Amino acid sequence: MKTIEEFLESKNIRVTAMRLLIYKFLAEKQVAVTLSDIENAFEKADRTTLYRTIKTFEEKEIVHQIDDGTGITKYALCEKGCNCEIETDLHLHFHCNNCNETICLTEHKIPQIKVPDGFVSENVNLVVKGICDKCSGQ
Amino acid sequence: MKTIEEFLESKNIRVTAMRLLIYKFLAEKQVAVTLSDIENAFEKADRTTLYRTIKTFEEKEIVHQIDDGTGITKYALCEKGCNCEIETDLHLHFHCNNCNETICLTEHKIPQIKVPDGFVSENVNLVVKGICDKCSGQ
DNA sequence: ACAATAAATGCACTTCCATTGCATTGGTTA
DNA sequence: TAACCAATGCAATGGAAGTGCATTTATTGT
Repeated sequence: MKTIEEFLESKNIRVTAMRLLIYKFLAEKQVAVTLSDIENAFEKADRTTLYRTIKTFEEKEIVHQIDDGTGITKYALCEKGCNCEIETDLHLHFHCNNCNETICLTEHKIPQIKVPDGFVSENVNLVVKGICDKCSGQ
Repeated sequence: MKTIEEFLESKNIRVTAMRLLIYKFLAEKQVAVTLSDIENAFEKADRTTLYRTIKTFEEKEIVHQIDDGTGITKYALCEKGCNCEIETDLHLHFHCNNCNETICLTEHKIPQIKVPDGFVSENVNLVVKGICDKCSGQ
């Protein structure tokens, strides 16, 4: 079990207080978060720093971006089973129309999609919308 | 073969010069277009009019919205086989990373997606990214 | 045909998110 | 300790989406 510091270093990300905090914040969350979510959680920090931190995490492939159709980009830590680098191996995302949260269904792989002749599929983005387990369980 | 005027009227859309032009523009295009695309095509018209025309078309279900992950909403005419009202019967969209165009693969239905227990799927958005037929055929 | 009414259009403005330039701070290394 | 580079903070910009209101255009009833 690596420490977060060691993990970040192994990904060539310089360890700073801010980055540790943001990483922990993402790790605690079970859902994908927006920049504003992070902003609200760290009111003392500057928007830009949070923005660039997330971008750094994205480049170093420890965070992936999710476009769930709400128009606002969301982010989530890549977890075991999330091979974002391997574009053909993307999992799907679920967006709850009730609580408005978006979660990664890491274990649910996207089925092979057939495209017409001449088309080359490099990457698939699949967002299922509906009611999540918490909201439907009421 | 109905005229466009008759078609619009049958959908309870009042026929105006602007709407006819925009409809024709969409019909000519084989790809999904952004608001800016329309704006560029009709520089004399006001942005708001174009915006609201598209929204009207959307409400009356002759146009559907596509979120292809570029962050910019695109629109396309609903064609034969496009039953946008029936949410479970959505076709998929293909976004070309080369020419940056998004096209509707109307005949390609989205496969049934399994979601975990407790989750209720209401709607599925699937965008495949890659290289389109025109670009790969070089 | 004309007045009354309703819808469509145009203009101005606002909001929200994403992004960038530049100055400053802070940590690393020679 | 000086020099350097990365990280942070501040300010500002840009683009797209959306809204309020005045004006024009079309429709309806008399």
